[in-house]
Amino acid sequence: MEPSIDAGASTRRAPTLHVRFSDTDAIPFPTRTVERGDALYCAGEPLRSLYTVQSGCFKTVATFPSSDDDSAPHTQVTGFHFENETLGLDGICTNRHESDAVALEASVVRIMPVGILEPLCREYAGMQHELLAIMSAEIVRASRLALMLGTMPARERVAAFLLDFAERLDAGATSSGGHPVDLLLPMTRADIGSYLGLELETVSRTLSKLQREGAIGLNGRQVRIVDRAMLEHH
Amino acid sequence: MEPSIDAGASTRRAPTLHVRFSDTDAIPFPTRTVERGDALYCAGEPLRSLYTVQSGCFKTVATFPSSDDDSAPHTQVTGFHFENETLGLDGICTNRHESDAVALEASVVRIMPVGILEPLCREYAGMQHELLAIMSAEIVRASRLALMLGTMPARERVAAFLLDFAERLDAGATSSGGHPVDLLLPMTRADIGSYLGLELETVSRTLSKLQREGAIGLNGRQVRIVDRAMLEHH
DNA sequence: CGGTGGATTGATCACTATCAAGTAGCGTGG
DNA sequence: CCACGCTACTTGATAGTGATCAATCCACCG
Repeated sequence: MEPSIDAGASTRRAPTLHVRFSDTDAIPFPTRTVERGDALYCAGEPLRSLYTVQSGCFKTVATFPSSDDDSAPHTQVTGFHFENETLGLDGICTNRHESDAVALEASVVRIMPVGILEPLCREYAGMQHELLAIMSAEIVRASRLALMLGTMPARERVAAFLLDFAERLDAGATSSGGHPVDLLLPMTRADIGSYLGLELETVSRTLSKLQREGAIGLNGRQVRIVDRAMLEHH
Repeated sequence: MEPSIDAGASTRRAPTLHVRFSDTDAIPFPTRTVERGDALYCAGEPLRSLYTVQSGCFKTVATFPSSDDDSAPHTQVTGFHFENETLGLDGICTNRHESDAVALEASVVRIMPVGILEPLCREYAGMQHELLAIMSAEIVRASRLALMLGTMPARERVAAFLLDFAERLDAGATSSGGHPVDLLLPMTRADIGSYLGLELETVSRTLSKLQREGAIGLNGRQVRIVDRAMLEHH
């Protein structure tokens, strides 16, 4: 009954947490393909299902009506979601999606209808606990994003973003030892900036500076992490 | 089985959502009193229970190790929690509390051990759904905080904070019509600033400016919302 | 009655937004 | 095949917002 005590040891290090859902692997949920740039769902739509990314990558975009009615509403990328991460959790409270989910590349998701998921969780304690844990991790992830936006300067935000990204893709490979890690960012500078609360020019400038200092290699969306310590400290 | 469709209509307006848990009212969970300034729990402690505020007010404080080892770690108030709101949800994923919860005034909480709560939710569909909804609302709340920190200037952040605060206390009274609303802020300017990603001087300056413009009345921690429209727009 | 923590206000500075220009990659269509 | 237009990215110059440093005031309390 008691969940394993050390469950958090490996997940607490990252600036943002993964959100995974392994127990449902055995269940033959249907899948859906989403083309690059298309929305998996949009804010305001009734919540029918949760989705787990099987392949590809999504961004979730939150919109908030501007205090000034006539001007553009506030909008921000609130997360990037890769393989095995679960989407749609923010919609359970209102029974409607609270954000848009847009594919950054051609992607496939597993569809888990909420009407099926909840009874399943009532039957299987492990699955219930895992769903709760996933939602809790999403709370922590969002809180850490807020912390980042509230306390860190641009350079640290970009560095943290790169490290988090590397760590999430790394999951399984050499997590820390191997020095050079190559990333291929699926999102634009504007997406990164929106996520980090920065303008795209600031993101670009900061990346260039990190390159000049030798912390990373940079070629458009290809990023090589050369000196991890340089990103972590200083 | 299907939760009510319009559940979100009334909760989607606010910059931050309440987190309540009504189904457990009937169950005689024990309570605990926490003095002003004392911690209900601290980050890293094993998660034993969730807590619902019965009276009083808490702040939750998240800490993140600074990228620079020798300098102070990043720390931020990630939420304020009033009556009927639930604390500790961020700890489920790691089985340890991810933040500190500190009482802003003498407070009483209801203690709900997780080892009891999860089986209960497996038995009662309504309770399970409500727990999921509460956690989902917390995700939305944290995401909106991130959105606020990422996109809004100081003035809007402070205005949104005041409006949210008023709305949460108002719950039940005249929600929108009544013009003058009096608030007594339980937290310091530093707390507000930490929550909003601003320095305490900026919070103070912004409040003073809102007073000069006639949007609010101000006397230390007493705030009177004079012109709600002025806070909402412009 | 001094002391302490909280709040206000002022002066200055740094960081990042903004505006602007120019480059590079890429798919489309002449 | 190349010209075109589009989007993404980079880099520079300038301005603005909020941080920082500092002084003062105030209320509460031992």
